[in-house]
Amino acid sequence: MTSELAARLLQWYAENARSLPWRGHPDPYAVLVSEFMLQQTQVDTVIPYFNAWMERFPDAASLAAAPVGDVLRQWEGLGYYSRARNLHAAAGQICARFGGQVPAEVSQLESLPGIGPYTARAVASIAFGADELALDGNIRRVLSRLADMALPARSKEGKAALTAFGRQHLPGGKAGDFNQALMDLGATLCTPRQPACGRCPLAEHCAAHALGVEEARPVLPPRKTVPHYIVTAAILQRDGLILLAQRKPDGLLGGMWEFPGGKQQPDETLADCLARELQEELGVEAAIGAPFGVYRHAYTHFKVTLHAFFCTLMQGEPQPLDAAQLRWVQPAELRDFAMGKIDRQIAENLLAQLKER
DNA sequence: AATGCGTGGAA
DNA sequence: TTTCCAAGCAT
Repeated sequence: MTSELAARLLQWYAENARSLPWRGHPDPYAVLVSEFMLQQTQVDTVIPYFNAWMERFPDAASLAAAPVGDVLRQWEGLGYYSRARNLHAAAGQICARFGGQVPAEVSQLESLPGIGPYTARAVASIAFGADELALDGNIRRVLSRLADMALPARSKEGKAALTAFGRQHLPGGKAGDFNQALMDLGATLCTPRQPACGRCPLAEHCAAHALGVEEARPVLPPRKTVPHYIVTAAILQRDGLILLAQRKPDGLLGGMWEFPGGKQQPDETLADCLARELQEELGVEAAIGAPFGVYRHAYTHFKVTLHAFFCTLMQGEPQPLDAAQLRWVQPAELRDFAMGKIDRQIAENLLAQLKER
């Protein structure tokens, strides 16, 4: 039994579905890759990464066989790098436990690293036609408005209420389209601010719209103010090679490569900061030379202003005291190492400068 | 349960 | 320029 709400939604989707590279493909691996990339990341950002990824790693076996460094390099720029490590590990388990085929059951999917309640149900419904509601940010927002839910949308009770409401309308055998239709609606019309209710196929069914409180739904927790750190980084050169440090596997930018350095402490000059960091992280004494740019970047939970400097080793051989490993690399090799946004910018500026001379 | 985890686009 | 926040998961 398809509710009138679901029928209208599916009709709208038939006429307005976005054309996306992972849609219309029967390949569950392609759906899985797209869902990993889409976690907390917008469609327009994902599309070029998805296309390049499928070219490079067309199936679970090719991904599982690749070195994790290559996987991170391919993911570079998408952020939340644990997703890349988890997808790589999941591909390994898919080959080892499921004969190279993405499993169809929610419980099997959730047993894979990086797959939680949302991704498991998205893959099960989209790739395998299972009757599952996939509750993501878009669907949470749309359903919160349709039901005018006053509960915090991300609380345990809120999620349970939204799941129950969504399941009431879930059309049997069409859950994949239902989920994707709600997500498209949320991304294009039922947006966080200034939703286009005038063009919404569900406006007549929307309790929040009837009350004019669309923008008050969903109820979200208040944002916290983020700290701002001043950090330094060193470009250490020797015999034409440049020193890179690989971050430890977990935490911020886990497994990514960077120019060594760290946070400035109170009452410390930038030069003092960098000299101290190089002593602590590499066990060396270094002279701090010419500045090489100021870089600003906003992460989710803090902001950074980074000051880069050319440095010269004075005493000691660099040791990976705080890094997973150190490498002296040729300038041309810089592009082979996965880096976060700021360090990639430094590396590219460095290459440009070396090319000039 | 609360927190940490990237980046880019929109307003 | 600043603020918000987007197809979540792990711990």
